Amino acid sequence: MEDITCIRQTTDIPQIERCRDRVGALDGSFAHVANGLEMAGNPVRLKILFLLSEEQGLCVCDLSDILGISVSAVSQHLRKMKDRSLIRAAKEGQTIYYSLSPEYGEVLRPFFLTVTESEELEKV
Amino acid sequence: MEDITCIRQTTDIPQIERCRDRVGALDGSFAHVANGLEMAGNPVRLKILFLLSEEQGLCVCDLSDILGISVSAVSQHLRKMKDRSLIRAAKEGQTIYYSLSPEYGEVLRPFFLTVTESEELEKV
DNA sequence: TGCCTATTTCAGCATTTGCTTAAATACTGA
DNA sequence: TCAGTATTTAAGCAAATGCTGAAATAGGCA
Repeated sequence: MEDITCIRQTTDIPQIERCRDRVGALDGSFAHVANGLEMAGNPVRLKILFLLSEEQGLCVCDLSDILGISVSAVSQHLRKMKDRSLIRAAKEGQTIYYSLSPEYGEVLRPFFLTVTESEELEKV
Repeated sequence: MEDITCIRQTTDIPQIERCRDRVGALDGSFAHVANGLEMAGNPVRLKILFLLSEEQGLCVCDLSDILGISVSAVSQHLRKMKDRSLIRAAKEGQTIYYSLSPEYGEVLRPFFLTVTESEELEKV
């Protein structure tokens, strides 16, 4: 147990210790959730996730054309998201089609709604 | 309008152009939402947001003690989140207490639930 | 006034990120 | 088999991130 350096008179020591224990116990869980959120926290990846939620049958090459960045860059983003199981790959002939994994689709829906809401606002 | 480099026979050109227009029109909105998600995508900041959602009356110094990083590091995280209005500051005497802004509290609730769910799992 | 205390800002750093180009894989179909 | 296509991986680089320790700022209180 480390020292408490916060020495103001009103410091609530039990509160600090309680919080420290609680956050410490959930440490792995925070890392896991943050890891997922980090993926959606990049504008390019957020666009990819959004596109996969709206369209079927998009491959690396399509996404590269849509987003205006290299195929390689898209592939690297897709790999990260696949590793963290935000998306899935399905091979069909030579091309690999990506799709949003259902659980993340559910979690991300409110954020996609926020994005599209601005469509209305921008019309004004 | 840039060229389409995806030249496989089955490429759905109208789909690509439609997506490009759609994503292009919402570009600023994606940037904004990603900007917020990026904040919660860092484990230290996610912990701070979680703590602010569960506890009242936490200052920089408390958070530093709880998380085991320097006051300076916490302050820099808080500033980022305040700039993006995820959190609010309220001065009381000499100390500044931080709190989660209500709208983000709402948005983040499901993620906090995911974090605390692991408490149950780890008991097994 | 002047000393504390709480907090922020600055400077510097090691690490990570995201991109590009080029090379490597993997697979298809003539 | 082999040329062509789709995709991934590797190497390298500029920029961003997150931390530390020190200095600066701001305000409270004797």
